[in-house]
Amino acid sequence: MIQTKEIDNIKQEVELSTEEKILISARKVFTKKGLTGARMQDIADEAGINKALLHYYFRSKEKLFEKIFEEATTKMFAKLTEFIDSKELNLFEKIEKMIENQIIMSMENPFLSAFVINEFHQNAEGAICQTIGHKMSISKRLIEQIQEAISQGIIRPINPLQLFINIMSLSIFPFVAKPILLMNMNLTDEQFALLMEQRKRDVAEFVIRAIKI
Amino acid sequence: MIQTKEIDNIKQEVELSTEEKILISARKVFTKKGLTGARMQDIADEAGINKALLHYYFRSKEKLFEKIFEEATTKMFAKLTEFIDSKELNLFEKIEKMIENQIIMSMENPFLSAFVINEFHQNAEGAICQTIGHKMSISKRLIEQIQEAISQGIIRPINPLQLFINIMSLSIFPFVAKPILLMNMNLTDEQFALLMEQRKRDVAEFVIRAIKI
DNA sequence: GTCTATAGCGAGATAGAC
DNA sequence: GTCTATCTCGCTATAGAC
Repeated sequence: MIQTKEIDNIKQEVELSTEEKILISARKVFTKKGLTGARMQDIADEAGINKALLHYYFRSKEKLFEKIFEEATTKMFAKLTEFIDSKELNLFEKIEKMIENQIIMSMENPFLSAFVINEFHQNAEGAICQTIGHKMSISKRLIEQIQEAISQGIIRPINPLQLFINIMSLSIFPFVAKPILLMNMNLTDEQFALLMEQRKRDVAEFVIRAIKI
Repeated sequence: MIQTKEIDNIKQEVELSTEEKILISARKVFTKKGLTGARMQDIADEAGINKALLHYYFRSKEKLFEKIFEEATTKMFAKLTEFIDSKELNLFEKIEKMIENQIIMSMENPFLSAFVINEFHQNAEGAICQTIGHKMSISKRLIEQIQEAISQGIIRPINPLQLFINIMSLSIFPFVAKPILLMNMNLTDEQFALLMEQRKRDVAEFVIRAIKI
């Protein structure tokens, strides 16, 4: 629709197209403040451009939000789904990869999980969540793999759904609840980062100890 | 300031004072939609009264929100803090109680955790969060208890903060991410409730297996 | 205390010059 | 494509009758 790619390639790499600048700013503002909390003015200021340009490129706040939200859900679950569906990894390897990947993703995108979870929470029946929700679903493959491991006596009996929920909880929650945890434990941002670094290894071990026979 | 208590006591118990009706409605609307998403009109409609009355009783949206938010954080952590600080419970009992209590609390107040977490997330530096944040903090008592258990060889070495985060994650996250989990696993509300019922027992066992020597 | 009517302002969206 | 100026509407908040 708007072809700025060609022009940009001629310019210096540091020069971003206006559309890119808007998307970057919108990502920042929407993930931090949510749909209802964000102002178009905030996004324009952040991008160093005028409010009217936002409408020129994306018609409405809703449309811009949809774009950012879809992007966010995709980013949140893309790699995870890969690992969940993998046919090469055994159960323990898969658990390790899921946890490690999810924690790394959250460290790189600190507000992403909280943003997605909150928008789903406030708008679960809304059209946006409905369409996006169908893009992801826990694979039968993982469930079967857990059931196999149980019947083979590799892990103790456990409801596969519970195990899945546990893995997700341990990986994602600390980032979602970060502001409360920081206050609660009286930590600095740096100390928190170190804790999360440690979790990449510790959580997998924790889970595997809990289920291994 | 406004003395309606006396009048209410004379009326039938089913008759609520206007102030109570407002608080009940405000709780429902704010916890579902958040500060920025909620409208005073929504709250008035929910209470079956006029918008102007909200301002008569609580001056402003901010003031009403503060009241609801403070209430919410208190409710979320009140009992938990009791258990954490308890001197009668041994470590395993304490873990069981913390998890069970937190899950029961979330089942009774499905939107509470997500609400509190989200408002902290969007307004962590704000005045409201600052003042409320200081009301709760992880007790040294629990940390020491974990360290003792480690040096006594009752549980394997683990960073006490990580263990605390794990307990909170496993108890709270499922409710915060409920809309996504429902969609992801294709569950009904009833099936979800059963899963959470099961978690009251399973999660404590999961944690204890992970740390017990 | 409770209502109706309305002031006042902020935010999304558009018109039109350049 | 980008800007300034402006329209329009919805929401918080208040004034004032009852």
